[in-house]
Amino acid sequence: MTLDLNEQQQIRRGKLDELRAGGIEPFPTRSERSHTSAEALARFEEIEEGLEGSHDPEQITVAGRVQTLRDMGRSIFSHLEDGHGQIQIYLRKNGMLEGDITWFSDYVDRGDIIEARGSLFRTRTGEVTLEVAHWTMLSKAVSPPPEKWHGLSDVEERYRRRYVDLFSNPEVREVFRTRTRMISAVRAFLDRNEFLEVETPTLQPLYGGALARPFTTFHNELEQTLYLRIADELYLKRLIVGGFERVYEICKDFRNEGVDRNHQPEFTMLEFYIAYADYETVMALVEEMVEEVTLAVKGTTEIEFDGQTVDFKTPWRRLSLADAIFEESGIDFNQHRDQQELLAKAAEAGVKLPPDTPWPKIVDELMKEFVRPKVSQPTFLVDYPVELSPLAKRQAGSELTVERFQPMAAGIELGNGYTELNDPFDQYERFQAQVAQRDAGDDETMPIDIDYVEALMYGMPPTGGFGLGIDRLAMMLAGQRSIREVILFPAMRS
RNA sequence: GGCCCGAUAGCUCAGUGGUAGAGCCGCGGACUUUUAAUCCGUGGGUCCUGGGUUCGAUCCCCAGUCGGGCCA
Repeated sequence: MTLDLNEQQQIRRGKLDELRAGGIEPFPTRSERSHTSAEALARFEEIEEGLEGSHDPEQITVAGRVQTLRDMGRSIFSHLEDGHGQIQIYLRKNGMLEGDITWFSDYVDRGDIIEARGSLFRTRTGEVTLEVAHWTMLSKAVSPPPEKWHGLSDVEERYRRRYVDLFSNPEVREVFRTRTRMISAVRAFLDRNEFLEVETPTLQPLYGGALARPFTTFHNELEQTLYLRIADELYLKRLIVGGFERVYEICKDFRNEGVDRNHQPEFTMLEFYIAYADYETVMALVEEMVEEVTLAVKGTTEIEFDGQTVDFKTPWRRLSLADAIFEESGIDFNQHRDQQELLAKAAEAGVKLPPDTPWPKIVDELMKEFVRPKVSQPTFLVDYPVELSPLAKRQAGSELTVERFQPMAAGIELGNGYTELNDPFDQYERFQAQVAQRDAGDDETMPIDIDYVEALMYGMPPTGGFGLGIDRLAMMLAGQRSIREVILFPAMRS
């Protein structure tokens, strides 16, 4: 690889070389910054009254990226941007130390990172500004930044050069601040509710806990195939067997599947488990958590997403999957337990599926087709067919339905939770049913995890659990319709 | 996997079967309180890649690459 510089880069490179030739290091080791932009502005607001229109008697040093440059020959205005905001600086030929003004106009470009020492004052137009006595180059930018008012807008370039996207598009920085505040609020909620945050394996000898294709890798010394986790569920429940009553983990999961605006191969999941609890307890906690997190991040429980106003205020609606599908499509899947029969019903309702589509998958498709797009306000869809949920416990007295829920809002699935299956023999049979489904052509099934069944044989208390798509919730709270907009470096073909 | 859309200067975008356009940007100049500073002059291109049609293709056709959207 060679570094080919375009015309503008060559000119900046030339300035860099000239600075060095003049004895000025364009990438010095350290900065002498005394104030962030925000601190400088706050300082001036504080002392302004006593100044009676004159300059701050003390000199301070600010630093940042040159965002604007208004060169008027004997005076120059510029805005420096740091991680806390912006501050305007003002250079006046008479006010400068000897030689500095020449250096500035000749060698400073937009995008350079510089620091400036001087005194604060308020300009005629009312902006708090640093009048510069001396400035220093901190890092010469060889590549010019994007246009100043459109920023970088080409989405491909924005994702591939996220650093440029971030420094030139303030609203993008805000999206990721929102995401981080959201995760902090989730942690605060769980920590306060006495959950133990834990770490379980990313590299797993057997994948499980979800229906998805895994990434496969190989450990040379162990001489064994390992999988990147598609979920951490089975490990967290082993910890419940181990005696922890409330555990959670926020981690990356990996699924070797399609990429679209709701899916990325690498995404962030929250899972938590509560011993001596069932899915009712969990739902109550989930709605409380999301309400609190939204309030913490947005200052209100209402958000705008995809043209809808969604209010996360508790309590959320509960709606059984069977009722929801029946209401929207007229199909009662419990009356059509036969695969071909349900397939025909689906076709009648306008949903064409391959003839070998497994029965549980047809139910899932009916939900996605008829129910999900209609769910605007936060809703728990509850009580799923057992075939869709091999790790969930049956409802008392029911052979067909498990205690499972999915929270949805604005047509998006936010997560998945259930009363955990703790009968080792039932669990073993469910795993076997998965194998049978795989043999029948379903390519999204779980392998048998005997070690997990053995863990259950030591006894797991009644437990409720939940998994939340962190990226999905971040999308909603940041008002972004694509998951790529809430992942700093989304997967891209190279 | 199928269909549709896009790719032109560092950035944001126009445009055309016959020497490639604007604004920002850069460079040179004027300007000592500007806010997308202003004014004068000027520079910058593998028009995504490879084939084809044509006297001539950035443009039309075919294939591909990357990105986006819709569908499965």
